[in-house]
Amino acid sequence: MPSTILQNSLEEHSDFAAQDVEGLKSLIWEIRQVRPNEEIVRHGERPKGAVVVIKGMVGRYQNLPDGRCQFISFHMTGDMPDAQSLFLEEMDHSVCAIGPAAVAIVDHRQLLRLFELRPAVGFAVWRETLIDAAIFREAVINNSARAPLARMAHLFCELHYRQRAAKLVDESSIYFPLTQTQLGDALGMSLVTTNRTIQKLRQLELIDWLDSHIVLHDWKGLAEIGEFDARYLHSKRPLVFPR
Amino acid sequence: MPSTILQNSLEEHSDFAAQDVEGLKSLIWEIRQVRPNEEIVRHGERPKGAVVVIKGMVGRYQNLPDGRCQFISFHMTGDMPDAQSLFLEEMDHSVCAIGPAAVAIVDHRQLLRLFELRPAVGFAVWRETLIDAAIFREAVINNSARAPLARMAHLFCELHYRQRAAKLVDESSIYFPLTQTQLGDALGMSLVTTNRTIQKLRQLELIDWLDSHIVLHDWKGLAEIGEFDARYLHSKRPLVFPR
DNA sequence: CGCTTTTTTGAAGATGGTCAATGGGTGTGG
DNA sequence: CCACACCCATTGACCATCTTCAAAAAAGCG
Repeated sequence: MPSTILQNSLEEHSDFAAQDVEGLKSLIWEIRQVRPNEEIVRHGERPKGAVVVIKGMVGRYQNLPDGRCQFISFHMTGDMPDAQSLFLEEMDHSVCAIGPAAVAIVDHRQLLRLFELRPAVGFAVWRETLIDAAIFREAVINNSARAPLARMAHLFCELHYRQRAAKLVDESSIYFPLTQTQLGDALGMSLVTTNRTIQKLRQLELIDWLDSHIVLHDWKGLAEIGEFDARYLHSKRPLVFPR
Repeated sequence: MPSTILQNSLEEHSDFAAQDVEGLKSLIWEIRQVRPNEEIVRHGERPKGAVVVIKGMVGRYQNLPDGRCQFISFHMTGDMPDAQSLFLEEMDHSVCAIGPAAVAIVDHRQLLRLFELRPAVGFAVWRETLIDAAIFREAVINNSARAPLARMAHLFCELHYRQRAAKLVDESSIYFPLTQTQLGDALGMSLVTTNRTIQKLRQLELIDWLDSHIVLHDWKGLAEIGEFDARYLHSKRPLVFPR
């Protein structure tokens, strides 16, 4: 099951030969259920395996000296949130579950052996880590150069796009189990500003937020406000948004 | 010469067999001199080759809809600022020279063939792109969660550390050919704030800035203000800073 | 039902952005 | 060689925005 999830996710961007798929299927996984807020990998650790998200959402973050927390990215079914640990020994951030989640862990050596045997699999995972980096670049831009409203709109657009591409949600919603505090910690803004920005998006009838789900009433409007241009996500088959 | 520069840079983090080095030496490069501000790769382009910085500094950035510009990262001798283009066809940002610079360009197919032949070379470049991503993560944190003074101090520490690790500068300086406007565009702050923040760092006798060089008077003080912890750069042999 | 967590609101204060003007330095052309 | 133009750095002042502090309301949970 974890292999299939990883395969589907990688095939979103890469093409495999039959033997590549076989190699993936031969991987041995350990499944782990995690509760909201539970740490999956800790800053400073040297993991021996790599994580694939099976269910739910996980976040990467760093604790700051003054007790605050900065979220760096969010990950959903099929993502490998700590793929970099394959080549960078020590974690430079932590990974935790946002809502309740399930992850699968595969031993690094097993994966590396597969990469040598089937370079295409390595290239696919590499590609995945490069898209990861593209998402970070966009986060730098988003959090450095956009005002709160645009910043939040952009994040919602990104998560929706990625979840839709992964076939996890319908055309008008995001699975979003964060608290407002966590959302603020991702966007680099205070809880109060976060709350008021959400209200503004609601007043503009762009979104609703209930029950760990954000409902998008007006994708196009949201994308415009957030200056969202999906090309940085490097989809092989870009999603189209009618209306 | 470009191959040697790339090799030295990669060997900072990875170990090669003799044949790996031979493979690197066999690469054919095209050299290009660039003036300050000259674009090297353009957002939206589909480069057929990858860039290695030979001399000087280059920056990655994106132009924003309102005419501003957000710098994402800076790169020095030995860096591959657009390695992601090996697997992500379309550029999601631009690359330009900061001061006068020289770059070498190597055809993608040539490199990919080498990766299949000598996986260790591919892994080394992969590792390089992962450190790149780690730098982006830190930039997200820096620009989202730190106040101007800390933010600027952190950037200076990072650049100094990387330049020292690459043996490009002495123990107390940074090659820094940016204008204040560009520095502000990197840190997500206005020109005025940028200028006043520099002055504060000067008043605190932490730095001087003249002639495209920043002089560090007090590395430890700067690192403390910037909350700089070099571990995210994943050096194989961490630099030590006396005093 | 009581306790905790999360969301919401109000108000005051700090900080950074914008606007506008000045000065220094460099390069060019007359 | 000087005048002019341009770019970059610097300064002052005002204003908008965001943060902080504080508290209340609402929601979730055992």
